[in-house]
Amino acid sequence: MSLDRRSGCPINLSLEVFGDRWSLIILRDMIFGGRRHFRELLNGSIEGIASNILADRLKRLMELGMLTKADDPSHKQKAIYSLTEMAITLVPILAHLGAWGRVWLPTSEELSIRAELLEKGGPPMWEKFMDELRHEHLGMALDTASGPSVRATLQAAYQAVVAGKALGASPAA
Amino acid sequence: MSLDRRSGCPINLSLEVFGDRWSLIILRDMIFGGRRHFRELLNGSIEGIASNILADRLKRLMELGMLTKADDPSHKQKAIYSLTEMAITLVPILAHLGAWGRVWLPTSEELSIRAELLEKGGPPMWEKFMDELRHEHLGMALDTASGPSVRATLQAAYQAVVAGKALGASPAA
DNA sequence: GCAACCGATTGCAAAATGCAATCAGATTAG
DNA sequence: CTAATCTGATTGCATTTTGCAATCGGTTGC
Repeated sequence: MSLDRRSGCPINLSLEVFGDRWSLIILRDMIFGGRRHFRELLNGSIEGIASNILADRLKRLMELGMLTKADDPSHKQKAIYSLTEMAITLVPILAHLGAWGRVWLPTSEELSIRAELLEKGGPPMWEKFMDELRHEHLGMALDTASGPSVRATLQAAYQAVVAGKALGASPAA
Repeated sequence: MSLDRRSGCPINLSLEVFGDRWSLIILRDMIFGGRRHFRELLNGSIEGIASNILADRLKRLMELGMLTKADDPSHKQKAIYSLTEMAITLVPILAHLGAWGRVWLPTSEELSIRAELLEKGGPPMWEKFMDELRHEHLGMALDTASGPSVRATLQAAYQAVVAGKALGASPAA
């Protein structure tokens, strides 16, 4: 993945940042999955990224200013990755992307429930989520009234669908 | 570009549709640039796509249901490409993408004025634009009160910036 | 006729990707 | 203390994708 600029068009430049098959997947897992470590990203996501590609993309996203890396205080060789404000502001784009994909593409029910909820929540929910991410990754104070975190809400909905499916699909029990 | 599915996640599936360096650029030029022919897309955009890649992507976008192809009645060997509803509904995503890129990436002023206008216009402007695109590409009747077309508005703003730059940059005239 | 143009296709070198094996250092279990 | 395990990567290699230039057969305007 090169960093050269083909043109100053905003859409083109955005595509040069995450117009590949992995960068946005990594950011998705960090944002919605809460993953912060190399291994979590390597083994955690459904799609199965190769370790060299992951290392390359993490490096690239850091160079682009979307991620920062720090030592994990609890483990000397563990690195912890954090989202920058630049990456956090992708939340509305990811929400739109999920909403579009849910309409037009053959998404699976359990994986699209989160997109559906995020779409229904609209900009207010996105703002709350971004605020939570700023707290989590940038150490900023939370300024919206809390309640359950957006990520927890999305995760609970996902679990509910999975559980429902398991029940419905259980063979004549 | 393969069509295999890594997972049913909406974001992943969306990425598999236009998570490459060219598909969205082509759609951008069709949507905002009004380009309908192979040659227009080949020579028209700033980024300079190779003809084999363009042919491949057009074919792929047709297979995915984002484009249709028809004979141009005026020229027997000319093909005219049309956006489908699936592609037209990308307008909000492109608007968000442009807005994000304008904030975080080194965009050029003349190329980002359109993104700025589209952002300021918000969902109402996007709806009007999508309606115009449906008229243009799907032959549907326009149902919003007209005035100048959104594309014309964006284009005029672009021209104004270019003209302004030419004046400002003219050497001691 | 004939040059210019139409939407592609071909050949080829360079780059990116996927995959498995492996690395050195840090931690943990016995 | 020692061996096994876990950390974030790196290496080598085969496959796929890309970028680039040249070219194709057919169509159009002159």
